[in-house]
Amino acid sequence: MKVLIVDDEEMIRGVLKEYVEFEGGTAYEAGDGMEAVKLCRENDFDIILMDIMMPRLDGFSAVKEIKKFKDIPVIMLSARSEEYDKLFGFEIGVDDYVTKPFSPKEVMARINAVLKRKHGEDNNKDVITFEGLTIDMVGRNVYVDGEKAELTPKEYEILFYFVKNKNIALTREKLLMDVWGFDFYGDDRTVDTHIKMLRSNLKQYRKFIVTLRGLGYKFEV
Amino acid sequence: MKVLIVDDEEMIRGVLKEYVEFEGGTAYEAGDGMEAVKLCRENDFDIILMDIMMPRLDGFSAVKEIKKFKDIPVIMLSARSEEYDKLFGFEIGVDDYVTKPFSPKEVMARINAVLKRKHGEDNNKDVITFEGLTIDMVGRNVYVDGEKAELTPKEYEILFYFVKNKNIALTREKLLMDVWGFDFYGDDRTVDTHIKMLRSNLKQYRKFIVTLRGLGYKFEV
DNA sequence: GTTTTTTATAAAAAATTATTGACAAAACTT
DNA sequence: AAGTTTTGTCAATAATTTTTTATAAAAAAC
Repeated sequence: MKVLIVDDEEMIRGVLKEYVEFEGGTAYEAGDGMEAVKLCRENDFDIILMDIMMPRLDGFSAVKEIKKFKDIPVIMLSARSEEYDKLFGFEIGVDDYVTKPFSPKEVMARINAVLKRKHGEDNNKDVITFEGLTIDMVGRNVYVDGEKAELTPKEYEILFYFVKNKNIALTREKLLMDVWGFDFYGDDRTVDTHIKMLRSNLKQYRKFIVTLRGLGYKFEV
Repeated sequence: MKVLIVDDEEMIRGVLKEYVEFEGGTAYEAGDGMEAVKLCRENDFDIILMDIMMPRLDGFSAVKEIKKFKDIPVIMLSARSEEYDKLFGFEIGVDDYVTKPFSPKEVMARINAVLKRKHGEDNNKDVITFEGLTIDMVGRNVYVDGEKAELTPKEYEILFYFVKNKNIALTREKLLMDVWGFDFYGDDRTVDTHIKMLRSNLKQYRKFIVTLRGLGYKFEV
């Protein structure tokens, strides 16, 4: 279990790190949001403990940035206990929230709870539904409002890839690399054409596929 | 297909019931969690549609209680769409989640998707029938509309493997690996040829074997 | 407000994939 | 050992999918 601890107070980082390691995990540290984002680009953490008030880049902004390219569970740490912060935090995809002062034990319990939840979620991922769009990756079926959608192989693969990387910005290059394979030497516009077909097959749920101008696409739910 | 619909609003129960019966199922109703638990003790339902906010006993508590003595697939219906609720729902063994307002068609698609997968679990049966196709895995007999079908050994093996993995997308490689064995170094087209023979022997029930272009085959019922 | 860049769409061309039948090889039967 | 059945290979064909290309539309930049 790799935990990234982001806080500008070294003492707090130290205490949390000690507890994480006591439970058999590995702790990584960042002193501010900027550092946290950088570390997340380079590493795959299982969970992030993120303070809110920090120099250079605050916790909320850092989480927002990280969520653009990776889907990692986040627990916010904060001195402020206002309800407003809490809600705002949940809105950007935060999984839990702890207000300072906290007991390290409490934080550990929450880490375990969040991870367990995420894990259980992954295992149940046979059938996923977003509004009226049902995607069965094992049976290779996609339903649009109960009606079966007939997709071509590439369309299935793109959609499944989108779902597995939902809410993450994907460049055409990344899509080509991961869906087509490293040995594809075709045009970038190929992606566009397949996106067009997929959108038309998803009918009204084409809205989930958003165009990121100058970048690529994102499956946003 | 026996479906238990649990919701305190009679109108919602009515609409869902109508759709379930339209698709050939039987719908049972409960107005709150208490009733639902009671009905589950007395009957064997195939799936439960459970509202969350209800008088007397809420949906989550009801599911928790029911899961203590019976393992039935559950789809939650809820007016609240907060992510937190969703996760909490999955933690107690909920199979899917629909937020109100929903279209009944959408709910039916999810019921079908969940049941197909769950149905695959009662694979320990030795004799199984799909419409007019009866497969006796112990006696090594296959009947097409009562008529005994003479299959070759490989054809039996493929069919049995299909049945044991029904509604699951299977690649040719997986079929070769599991039916032929890891030490088979032949052509991919070999699978196609045997599928051809099996299909022709299954007569009209060849429809159960669907081709997944670019992937392989699936036995879909 | 015009130009440039980027994306969407449609249709044609190219490439891929599944189906099928014919046949050879292997494995049983008698 | 010859005959029979089963299994695996291959290639032609048919069907479908993917990619390219051309053009239109939209967004961003100037």
